[in-house]
Amino acid sequence: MSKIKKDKSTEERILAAAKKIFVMKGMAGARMQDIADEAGINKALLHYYFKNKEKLFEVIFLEAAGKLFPKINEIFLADKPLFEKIESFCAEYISIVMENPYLPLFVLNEINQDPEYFLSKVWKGKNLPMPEKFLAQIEQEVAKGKIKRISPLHLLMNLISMTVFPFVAKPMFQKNLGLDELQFRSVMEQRKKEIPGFIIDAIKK
Amino acid sequence: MSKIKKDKSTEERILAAAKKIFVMKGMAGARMQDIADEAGINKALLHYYFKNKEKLFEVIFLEAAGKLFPKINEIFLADKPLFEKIESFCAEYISIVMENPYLPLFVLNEINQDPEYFLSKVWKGKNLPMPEKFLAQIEQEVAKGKIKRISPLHLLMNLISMTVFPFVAKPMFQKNLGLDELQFRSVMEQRKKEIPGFIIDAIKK
DNA sequence: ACCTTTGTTAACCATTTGGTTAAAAAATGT
DNA sequence: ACATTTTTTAACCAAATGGTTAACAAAGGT
Repeated sequence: MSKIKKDKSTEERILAAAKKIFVMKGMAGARMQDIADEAGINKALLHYYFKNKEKLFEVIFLEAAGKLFPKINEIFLADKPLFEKIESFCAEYISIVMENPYLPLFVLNEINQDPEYFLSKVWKGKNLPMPEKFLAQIEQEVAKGKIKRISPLHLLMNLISMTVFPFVAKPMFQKNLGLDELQFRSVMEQRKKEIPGFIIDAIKK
Repeated sequence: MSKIKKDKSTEERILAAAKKIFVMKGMAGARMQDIADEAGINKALLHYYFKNKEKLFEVIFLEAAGKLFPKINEIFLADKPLFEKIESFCAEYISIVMENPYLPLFVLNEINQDPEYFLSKVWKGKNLPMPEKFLAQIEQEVAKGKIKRISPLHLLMNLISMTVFPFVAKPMFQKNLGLDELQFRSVMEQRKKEIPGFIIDAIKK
């Protein structure tokens, strides 16, 4: 009755190892040998599966970016009331990132170190964010007198900042505020409600 | 009547070059040769002034951290009304960072890659942040009924997130929202007022 | 059984990179 | 002017690192 536990394939092990090492040390700091060791294989085998470091990095980076950006795009395109959008964005985004708390800093840092690479590889024809609709929606709510006169751009920045930044600054916040792993998770869990509540209090009339 | 323009000393040129390269590429990605080239000197001279890469990095990192953390600590210790504190923090912090927009991501990333180093080098007996007073102040305002019942911890996180994150995600926001350098500066200038206004709207009764 | 393809390894290679050496300039003191 | 100290350089070195080679083992097909 126990399921047959198929060993992770070599490729899967490589990808898991590469993700761990790249996210921990960044593209520049990661060593192919470390990745091979982490995967429990020979370095040559690494190159057998992935031509070179760049190619392997690309796979990892694209997968990471693919976890972070679609959700943001969703909030831009969805057809829901503003408050609902804000609530579901916070909850879903925090849930996703909580499983990989170091992804945002990894991705933002690599974007920063080579914005052109990012632009060409991640947004090559694909779903590049279209914030216009979301911004327009906010403006409409303002026009209808449903919420305070607020700049859509700043509201958007506030929302994303409050949701993502605690992960980016995780080690700092933890040291600074004396939170262990469990407490940090708990705080981020609270934020799923806290952030929407905060925003709504700030913009409702 | 024109002031004598003393050439920057070699050491100053090295520090400026090292800052540029380290902030751009990170500790792991920075090359000593690049720093030497940027400073217009020989690589051996670099080692003449700074024993090794680690030591040079330490100087740059500590200077960068020294620009970012004291201001945060100030808000924790200052003896001012809550709303005033929030306003002055946003304005002053944004002013400081606007001159070095890439410092926060640089520092956060290096902290992330070696939290122990950070702890030992930056907060070795020095002014490590003491958020307790600030958190207590918020609680008092709540108790006095001056502001809404809000979690001090989350308020603090919100404040710092909204202030710092736009710099951390600068390239992303710029691409995403189509902001050139000037527009970005202008938006951040607005945020000096926008963030305090947003927070106050959110917590005032 | 035998051949072909796929997976895996140890040893090796070329380049990059942080760091050193020894000697030449430049500055400083007397 | 001369000796001493400080600054700067070209050449060099050893270790690290990404990547390759060639041979070996395993799997799959016939």
